[in-house]
Amino acid sequence: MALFDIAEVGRRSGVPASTLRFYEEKGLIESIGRRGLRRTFDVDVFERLSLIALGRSAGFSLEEIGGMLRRDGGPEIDRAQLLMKADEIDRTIRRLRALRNGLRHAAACEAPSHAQCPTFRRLMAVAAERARKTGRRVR
Amino acid sequence: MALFDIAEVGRRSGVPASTLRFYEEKGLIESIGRRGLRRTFDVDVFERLSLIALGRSAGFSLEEIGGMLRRDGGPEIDRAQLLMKADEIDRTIRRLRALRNGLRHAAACEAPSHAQCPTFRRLMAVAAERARKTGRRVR
DNA sequence: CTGCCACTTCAAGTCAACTTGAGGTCAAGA
DNA sequence: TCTTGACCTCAAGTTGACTTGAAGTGGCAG
Repeated sequence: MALFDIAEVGRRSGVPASTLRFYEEKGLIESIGRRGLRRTFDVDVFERLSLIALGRSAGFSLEEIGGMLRRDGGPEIDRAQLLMKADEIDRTIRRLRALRNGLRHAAACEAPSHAQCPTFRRLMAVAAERARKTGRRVR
Repeated sequence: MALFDIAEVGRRSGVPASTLRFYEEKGLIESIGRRGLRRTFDVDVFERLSLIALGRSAGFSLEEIGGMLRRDGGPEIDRAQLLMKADEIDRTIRRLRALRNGLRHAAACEAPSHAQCPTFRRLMAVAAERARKTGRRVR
């Protein structure tokens, strides 16, 4: 008995049924058949869902994830793409560190205005630079 | 000439006028006055925009950024909030670091399929776990 | 003084990733 | 057999962060 209905998949994976239907519609997962009207899923779906969760948490869009998954059944993901994503995360981490330092500094700083504080100003300058160059778009 | 109209702010900051109006509506920035109908901004706005850019690039929502920026209420509460935010960022950084390491590993891993690689599997499991517990949300 | 057009407002549109709701079907337990 | 209610479909709604468009206004070059 390696068949699961949508509620069971939801229960085990934590992914709501509505989302599972949505993912199926998008081609990210598939049900292996129907029992009556009801979808029937194979155990495979759980790995698939884990992969999707991983991709999402790494900042990939569903479309990107779909591209990786559909390439050939198994998760034979493009290594270059992984490295690009890793670099992107590195940059995010650097920005987060700057932001965290800025917040800690702001909380501790005695200066009458943050505008007067050199640490804060440097932080600001870096962020402004990046914003001007890259325009919008995060994640 | 320490006053800028919206187009000038846009030109210098790289932020579209529509976005500036939107930010003002949200209370993230403010114009110092009007010249006729037209908004007039102070130099301060650039620092403000830099902060917003920094926050956005670090993955914060406009609402969260608003919370950090607006020092409404007592200054002590404000500091505590900033520190909490900083701690939160620390946790995010740790998670991202693990993720990045995992991605790099997956890219380098010799296993025939990522599904076979234990490191990758662990990553997937963690992501799935997190998804199950927290429901939605990326970052 | 006039006219242009950059600016204004306000409503609506967009995109991703889902969720919700209305109305319908059917497997299974009483 | 009948009832229940979990599942189905399809359309529309939601949220965040903006963008776009229509219609109006007024600063300023000529």
